[in-house]
Amino acid sequence: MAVTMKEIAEITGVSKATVSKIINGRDRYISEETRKKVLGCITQMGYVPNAMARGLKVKKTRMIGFILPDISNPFFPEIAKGIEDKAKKEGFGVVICNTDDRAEAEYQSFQFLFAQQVDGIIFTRALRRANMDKVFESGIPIVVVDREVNTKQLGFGQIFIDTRQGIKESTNLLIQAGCEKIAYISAQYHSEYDRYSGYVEAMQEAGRQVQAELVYKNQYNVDTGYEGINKILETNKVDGVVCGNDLIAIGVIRALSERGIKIPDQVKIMGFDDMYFSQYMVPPLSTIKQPAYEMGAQAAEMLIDNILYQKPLAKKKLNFTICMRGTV
Amino acid sequence: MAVTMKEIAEITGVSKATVSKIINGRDRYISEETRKKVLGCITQMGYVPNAMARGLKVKKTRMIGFILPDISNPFFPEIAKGIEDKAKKEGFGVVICNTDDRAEAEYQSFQFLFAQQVDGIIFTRALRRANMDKVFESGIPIVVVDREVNTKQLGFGQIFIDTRQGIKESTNLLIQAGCEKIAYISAQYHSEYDRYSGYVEAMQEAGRQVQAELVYKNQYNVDTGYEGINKILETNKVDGVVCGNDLIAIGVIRALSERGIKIPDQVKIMGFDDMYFSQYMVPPLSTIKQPAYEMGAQAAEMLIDNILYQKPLAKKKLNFTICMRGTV
DNA sequence: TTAGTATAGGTAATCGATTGCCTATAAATA
DNA sequence: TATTTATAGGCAATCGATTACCTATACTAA
Repeated sequence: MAVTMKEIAEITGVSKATVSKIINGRDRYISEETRKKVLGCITQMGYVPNAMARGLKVKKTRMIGFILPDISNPFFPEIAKGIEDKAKKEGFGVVICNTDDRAEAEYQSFQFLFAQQVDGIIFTRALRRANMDKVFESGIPIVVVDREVNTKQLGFGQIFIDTRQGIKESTNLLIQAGCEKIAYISAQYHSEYDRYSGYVEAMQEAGRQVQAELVYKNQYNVDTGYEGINKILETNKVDGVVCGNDLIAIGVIRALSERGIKIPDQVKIMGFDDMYFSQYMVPPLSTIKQPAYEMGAQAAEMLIDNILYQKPLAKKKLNFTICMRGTV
Repeated sequence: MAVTMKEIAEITGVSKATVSKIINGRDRYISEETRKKVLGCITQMGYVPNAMARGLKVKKTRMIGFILPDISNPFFPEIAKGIEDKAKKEGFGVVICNTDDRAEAEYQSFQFLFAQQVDGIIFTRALRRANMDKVFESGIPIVVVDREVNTKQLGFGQIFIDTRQGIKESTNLLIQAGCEKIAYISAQYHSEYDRYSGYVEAMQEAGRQVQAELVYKNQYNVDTGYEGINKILETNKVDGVVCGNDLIAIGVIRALSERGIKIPDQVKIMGFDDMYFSQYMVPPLSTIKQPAYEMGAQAAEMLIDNILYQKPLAKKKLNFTICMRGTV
């Protein structure tokens, strides 16, 4: 169906080799005349080289994969944008795989990306250690974004922020603001561990006790915030809420406003991530900003530098920022 | 680097053909013994068939492309999710290309997807007619999502809602709610035309005049809403705002709340799209809901049915829903 | 006994682009 | 004039999987 290199060669009366050389800029020994003729034919026929055939031969596809847990959580598209922008600049395409936070889908995504022979993979939210080792053995460069992975396994890169410290400061901010009963609402994934320990540490260092009934964990979405705070308020009073991400905070704000509870006067709220419209919430959300776009961009840069120039993959820590706005 | 079919064949002492047949289920004339042996070797070696080699030979890649204008607008990830879910069910992968609403990037995305030999493409936000024709000539099945494309060109599918009617009803709702001075804030893309005419029609049918100084168009994002309403309020008073999408509405709400203007008492606001957390805004946003997930799912279904069973691509109109919440 | 057929699996061409190596001419140098 | 060398471009193997077609054996039916 599509035009092939062979056809271009036949029409212009040269060999496939010549066409290939022209396309790939190995045209040192190609006359200007043939070059023009071939290039003209290519645009005229709308010829686009078959990336599969090329990939098969040169074993480089100029594609990188990005595995994310939930594309409807705006934090991840922001990372994706960072990745895409960087990738596009280097002539790489990005294949995005959504896993819905299911380990099985994560595994399938890897299989799929391997099959597609992507040159590298960026992924967020780690599998359990066991599965990860298997994946890292594949030899394909991998950069993990969004959390520190504790594994001896080397040979993969990391872009992360200290989420434990982030949540710790978030909690401290609430403590300093005078909150007495501070709830914690978040998700329950593997990646949650760091966050929760930040909360626990902050509480303990302030001499507070962590009360199980003030903790609710489900998923990183709005519903969790909404359900969580309602559940907690059934049996408890709170005057501060540490949220595992901004979506949860939105749910909390919604539930509180339905109950006529004033924010931040009666209850103070800290989010996490800083989705780009969190600042536009009413009241604007106080949160810990993860530099999502930057994380994506740096991950892509590290990965592509490794693919193209064998620069080693590294561990790179980016800083979070505290954004105090209207909810604390 | 990666294990190949040839290696599997050598290890198990059969031919490549046999391995291939087993993988693809053409194992009618394969003994249970060999089948087990080969399958065992495959899992043990972690063999994943090279999708490029297969794609090159069978001219089917089981990949579809999705071109979207702005991945950080939550409306599109929602569509993407609908596409992905459907696609995954049928064993298709999805390549997402973000264009930042730049026509050039849109064109490049098509080129890229052609090169990748995707089996079909779903895209939102149309190029100008001229460029589209070129693309449709490629022979690859295409489904356009999100707006009606007026072109004689056949052979591509459409999933759309009547955005003109949607905005018209949105405007009428404001008129019925007693608004006298109704502003319109939206984007200025090609795809905007329908929306704006909905506003104009509603105004005219109600005997109102469209005042240019109450109209602001820039982009479908929060900033546009924020800037737009502030600009308008410099010289005018308004008591109703029709927004081109929910992000714009969020920006408007923010700006108004900064000015201490009460919503909906002093100004009423209608959004458009219904992003999944719009209902959680404070006050919850009244909006016209586009069934984003459903649009994605149906687009993918139509496309895959065409790819797999040559079912013709059709024009399909989905219905919007009016969601009256707290801003009108 | 022999032709026919079901079973099991192998051979080799093919998909489209790349690339090391070869040929042929022209120009430069000895 | 003879020999390099630069220029221009072609040949054919190759990447990994698929598949039409072929071979060989075992079993059936006539």
